[in-house]
Amino acid sequence: MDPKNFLSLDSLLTDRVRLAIMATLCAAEEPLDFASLLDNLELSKGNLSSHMRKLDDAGLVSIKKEFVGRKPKTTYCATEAGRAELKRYLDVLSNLIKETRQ
Amino acid sequence: MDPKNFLSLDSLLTDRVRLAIMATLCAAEEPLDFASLLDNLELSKGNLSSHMRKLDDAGLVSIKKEFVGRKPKTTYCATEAGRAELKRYLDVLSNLIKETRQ
DNA sequence: GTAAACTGGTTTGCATGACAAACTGGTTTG
DNA sequence: CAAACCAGTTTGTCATGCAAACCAGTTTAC
Repeated sequence: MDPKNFLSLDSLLTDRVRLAIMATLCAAEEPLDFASLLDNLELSKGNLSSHMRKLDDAGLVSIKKEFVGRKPKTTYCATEAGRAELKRYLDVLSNLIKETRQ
Repeated sequence: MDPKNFLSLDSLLTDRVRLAIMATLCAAEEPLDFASLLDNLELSKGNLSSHMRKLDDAGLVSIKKEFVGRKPKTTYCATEAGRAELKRYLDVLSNLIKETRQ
């Protein structure tokens, strides 16, 4: 693969924070809540919140909001589209790495 | 590797354009001039120019300026530090991919 | 010989986006 | 009931990517 093809790749996952979030969510196999993501990844709350919003808008994650006891709780889960997009992105990266390394 | 470690990675190469530039330069094994990079990667001149400046400031590429005939010519070459940085970056990515895929 | 188009870039200004600080809305603790 | 805390969201700021405009010169056309 030519680096040019890599450049033409348009994905939300080109941001490293979002890539890490999706990697974490997909690896987990179970939904993760805000607090878990927060301390797995050590982000600020605002930062995490806005990335999750973008991933949600793009359909890469689903968000469930509920109350546990009296407290609000938000849980995130990678959608099928999200898993597919992560795979696609990692495939492209793998190719770039392979070609670059030869 | 934990995605958190990936997040802590601080590199100029987290930008995909610069990653493509370094991949191209390192793959080439010979210095490339501005025009070559320009049409290998299909960037605008301004965009390429500013990325090259950053890579130069960081010591990842060296820049040679000369006149060929009557025309100015700028040639770029990956430095040892640049090659090392590309390797480091790709290693980290490989790890992330491996762990994420298992 | 001079105007127009091209080469080889650099500088600029703008728009997007990441990020943390500040805020909201509610709950638990003292 | 006030202070501290929890779970996020909204906001403002700052950085960065990017292309348009520019600069300095060269070649081509008339």
